[in-house]
Amino acid sequence: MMRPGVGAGAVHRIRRRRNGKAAERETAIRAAALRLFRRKGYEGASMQEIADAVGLYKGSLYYYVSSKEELLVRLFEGRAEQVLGEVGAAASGPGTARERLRAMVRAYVLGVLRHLDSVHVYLREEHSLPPTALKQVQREQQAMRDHFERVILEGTSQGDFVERDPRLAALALLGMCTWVHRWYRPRGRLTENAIADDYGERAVRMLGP
Amino acid sequence: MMRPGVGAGAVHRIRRRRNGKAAERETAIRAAALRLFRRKGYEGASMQEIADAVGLYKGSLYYYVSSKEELLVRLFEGRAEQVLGEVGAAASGPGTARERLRAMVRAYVLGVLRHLDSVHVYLREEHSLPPTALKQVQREQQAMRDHFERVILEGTSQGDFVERDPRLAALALLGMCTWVHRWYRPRGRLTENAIADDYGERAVRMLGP
DNA sequence: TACTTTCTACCAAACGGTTGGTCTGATACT
DNA sequence: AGTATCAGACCAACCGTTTGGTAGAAAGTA
Repeated sequence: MMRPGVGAGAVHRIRRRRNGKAAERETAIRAAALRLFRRKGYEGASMQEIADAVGLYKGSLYYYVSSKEELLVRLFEGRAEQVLGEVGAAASGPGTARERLRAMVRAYVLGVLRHLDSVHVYLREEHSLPPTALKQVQREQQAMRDHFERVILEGTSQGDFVERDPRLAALALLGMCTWVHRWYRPRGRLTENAIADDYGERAVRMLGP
Repeated sequence: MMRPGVGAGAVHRIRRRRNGKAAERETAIRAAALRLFRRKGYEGASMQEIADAVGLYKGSLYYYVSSKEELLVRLFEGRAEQVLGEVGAAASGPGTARERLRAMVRAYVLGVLRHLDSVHVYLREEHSLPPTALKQVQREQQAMRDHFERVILEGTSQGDFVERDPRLAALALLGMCTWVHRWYRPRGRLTENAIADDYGERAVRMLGP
């Protein structure tokens, strides 16, 4: 693939953010890309298919997006920060460590369940990201792990939990929670809230004395 | 892409299994493919790269493999069955439900840790598999879940566990265990056995009274 | 043993197709 | 006049795959 210099291809810098119609199209393109990237993978989906999905010619796509890679990167913007914020708030909120952990797990699981497509692509396409975007993703994941680790550590020193290895506990917890994206089906047996509540309970049970 | 009929492309059916040299090459090709599929994804890795990795022209690859897709499918042959067998044995073995579950988790986690590349590709490239291979994968995953669900159910009725939703418990457990493939680094802080033991303990704690 | 045939493993090149990306000139609507 | 898009040609790069050929080992034959 041609990899033009840093600023190249940015002829479209003209884009004004004020116009509402253009912003609509842009989100439609992102939505279509997200759906296709989930179903066929980033490499497996073509710009042609994305264009078809939004009813544009593929050339017209480049009026909104400067490259396929940029499109992928933009899909992640802000998504993780949101959940990270909610989990962080729960971690720093009031209540015992046990209560806070429960709230954190709830927030995290709900975050996963409410953005299934994003989570799928986020987790599968790490290796398609340019280095800087990849670093960002890794920072976010580390921040999430740190939140959990900290609360687990607090809970241990306060007697809420009995835990020899808070780091490992955080990883186990995050695995359990993240994995819901692989089996959850909307309109299935369990609602999002039911799963989130159950997992919160399960988490404190795994750590509790 | 041209999708020839079922048996097409099998011109190489001549291949005799006796020759040791050819078998060596074949495993080398599979190993290279596995490594590349993990690093760049199935669609992202090219036959050219695989050929380069084993020191062949990409055309020569087709002396050993009838298509890229077949190469992917063959990578999975037998892998899951092995772990499935070990977990099944632990599930049907002697001991209390608590002891058996511990052994199952241990076996499963070790299976994941010892085949990191396979697990990565196995989990990421589901959507690249042809329908029959996909069905096989789904059957295997269901069988694994059933093993856990059954032992959890037994343990609950015998008082070993307190669990309202064995199905959900199995999914939570499997998520926790499967996820180790995302963070484990060989020669890291923890050995494979340490992780497997810890997770076994964690599992019975999550379910136990 | 010497000669011939067959088969294996691979080369080297080409094939048809698709890809991401660019460009152009026209055009409808605001 | 500016924005958003059409319609389509075009490109170099790369894709998975096929083909025809061939060096050399193996096997068969004398």
